[in-house]
Amino acid sequence: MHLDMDAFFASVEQRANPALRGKPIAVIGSSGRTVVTTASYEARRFGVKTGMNKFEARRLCPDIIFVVGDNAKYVDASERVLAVLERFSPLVEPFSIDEAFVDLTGSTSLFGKVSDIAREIKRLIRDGLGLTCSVGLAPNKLLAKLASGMEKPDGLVVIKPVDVGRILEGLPVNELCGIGPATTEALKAMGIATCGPLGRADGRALRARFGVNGERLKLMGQGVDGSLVAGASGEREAKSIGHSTTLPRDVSDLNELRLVILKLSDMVAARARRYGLKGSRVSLTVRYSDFHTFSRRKSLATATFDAAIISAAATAILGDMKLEKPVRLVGVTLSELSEGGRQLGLFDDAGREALLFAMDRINDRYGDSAVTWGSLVEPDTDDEDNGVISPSWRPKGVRRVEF
DNA sequence: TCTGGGGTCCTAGGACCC
DNA sequence: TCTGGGGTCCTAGGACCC
Repeated sequence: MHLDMDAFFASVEQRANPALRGKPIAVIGSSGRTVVTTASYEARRFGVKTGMNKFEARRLCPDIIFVVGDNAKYVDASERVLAVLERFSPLVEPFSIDEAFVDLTGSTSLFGKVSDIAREIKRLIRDGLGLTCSVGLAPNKLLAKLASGMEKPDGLVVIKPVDVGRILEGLPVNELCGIGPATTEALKAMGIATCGPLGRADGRALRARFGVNGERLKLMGQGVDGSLVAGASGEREAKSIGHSTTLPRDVSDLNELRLVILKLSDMVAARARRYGLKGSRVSLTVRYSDFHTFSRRKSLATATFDAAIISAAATAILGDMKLEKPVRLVGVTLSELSEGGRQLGLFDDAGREALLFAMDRINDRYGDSAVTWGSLVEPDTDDEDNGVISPSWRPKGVRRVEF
């Protein structure tokens, strides 16, 4: 089963505030250059879509109501949804904050037919949370994901093995999860636009063009997918921790960029400590005013969760770059993660780490910037950091993040 | 007042080692 | 008398997902 919440953030806001119900609304971030994170179905009717900027959304739908997103509300709702799913199977794999796969293979002896289970889950979510969702049931994840999107909102679609061929034959390839714009174009150049022909395509030709992925593409065209629902036993470790921000205005001044990098590094480091992880690779991402985006990475001799070290590495990368245009976005990512915990390695500085954890405790208790780095305490850099969480953020599955 | 933010996975090429 | 063949590690960048 694949379950996908309907217009999740927007629906949560409409549930929380009756004045928004039945109205075209869009959940956005707080910064000036924000975009629509989720539009309610009322707004979608006007053509408002995720990723659109406010002006475009307003142009399409003059009566649209913008709501600045509230992460805590979505995290709470997401955890409640997952709790419902976990009543029916131990194998629940969060795919994003508003989607999950559930393996119901072993659930039928306890709970009956899968379609009945799906209906019960939808009922529990509706009654318990006041939210609707769309559910797909199928022999594998690829098809379940496809099915959940076929009758949105409030849908329940079953794809039986016998129907797979008929459903896929004329289906555009980009409807499958995993085939995006670039692959769609490349397939089109080979004369393949729909799944039927993809499933019958020459395996060698696909392999020549797409490498090992070519084999998978052919199988996808046939509706074959052997991947398993990860579930609790296969809980995945986080691979990277990153933050990025689009600046309120484009910036060329290096000192200004260094401050932003320190702030981002601080957020990254704090999160790493909370997860009990250290990372030994630092990446800096830069987006120019013309949207050209690139990144540079640097490996560290030892893994760290210290904002000062992460920031120093990212700043060194910045120093090596020859910036050609004003900068629109900067991002800092920590990867090559390993268990860091509070156990000290041979070369770790115990005093320093105690200080960092003490800062965390103070900030946990008194608010996020109760103690911070001196260079960040300037009148023009204390802006709130309350951008809307990404729908891809995982409440579980990777590791828990508290807000 | 055009175009967010957080991720994963894969590939390709160069450095380096034996 | 042109210049092997493995392997690993590292970096850059792209495709894709929500």
